[in-house]
Amino acid sequence: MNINRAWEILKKEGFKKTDKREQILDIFSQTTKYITPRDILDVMMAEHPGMSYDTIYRNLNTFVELGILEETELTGEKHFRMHCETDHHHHHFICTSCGNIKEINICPMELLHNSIPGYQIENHKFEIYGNCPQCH
Amino acid sequence: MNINRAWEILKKEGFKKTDKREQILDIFSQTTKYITPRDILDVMMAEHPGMSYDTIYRNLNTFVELGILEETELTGEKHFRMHCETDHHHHHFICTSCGNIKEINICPMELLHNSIPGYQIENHKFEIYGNCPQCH
DNA sequence: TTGTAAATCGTAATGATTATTAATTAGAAT
DNA sequence: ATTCTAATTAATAATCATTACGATTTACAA
Repeated sequence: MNINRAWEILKKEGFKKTDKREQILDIFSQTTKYITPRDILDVMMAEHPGMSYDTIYRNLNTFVELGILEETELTGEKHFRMHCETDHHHHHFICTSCGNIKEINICPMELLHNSIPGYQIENHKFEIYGNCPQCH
Repeated sequence: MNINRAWEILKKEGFKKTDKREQILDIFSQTTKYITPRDILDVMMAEHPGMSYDTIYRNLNTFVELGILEETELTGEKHFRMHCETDHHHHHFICTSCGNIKEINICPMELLHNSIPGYQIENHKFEIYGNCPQCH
């Protein structure tokens, strides 16, 4: 997902173009890592000392709802990253050292679907953690 | 995991037998669901009105470290259940209505191991959410 | 340019979890 | 059985992430 696409979505849904949103999207466009609301606050505080947590959380939640960002929980904290542009379903390897992710194009659900009849599957989580080639 | 086995482990590791631990283990032995620290507090408050949150969290963490309980994060909250007795590696279907779990004996990691060379896999999470046959 | 709903700020509230200290208790030693 | 000691607990309070709120500001459409 690039910034232009994100603004297309926001505009279509009637959200306004604010400098805070611009900066948040800018931060996400410059990294492939999962980052925390606090990470974002730290960066934004440099330019806007009176930055509010509320603004960050509110926008992150909006972005997730609109499919602009992806969200996951790592060690009890919310982490966010740009939603992958690839349209095919996939999962992530997440490096616990540097936070970088790698797409995994294997989804175990295909195997699974027929093995638990009577169970209504709504969603699933498949994440692999460890160290990427750069981190060991 | 049954209560006797849990006490074996606790004794072996030098932990004392207290009525609070007994009651916590008792609660877990009576359900197959993932439950929260608050769930436990509510039950225990009935018998011990001066029950402390600290006692629950401390013991839950101890139990997880000793392999007596399993832990997962559901919607931003910690949930616990008895550690499965089956010695083979497996995953869980978790019913988002009643909290019951079903063991899934398919692990996608076998497929995956060779597909991301250079990546050092430390652990993984594979959970399926939805409604069990009783809940739809 | 103006009106208005949306967005933000500043701060406070909430909720989950962890920490602290004094009092209590389990289990070993006497 | 009694005493001793370290483990455990109770009763807070502190911390951390997240959400909520009222007042002010701002984007943008008319």
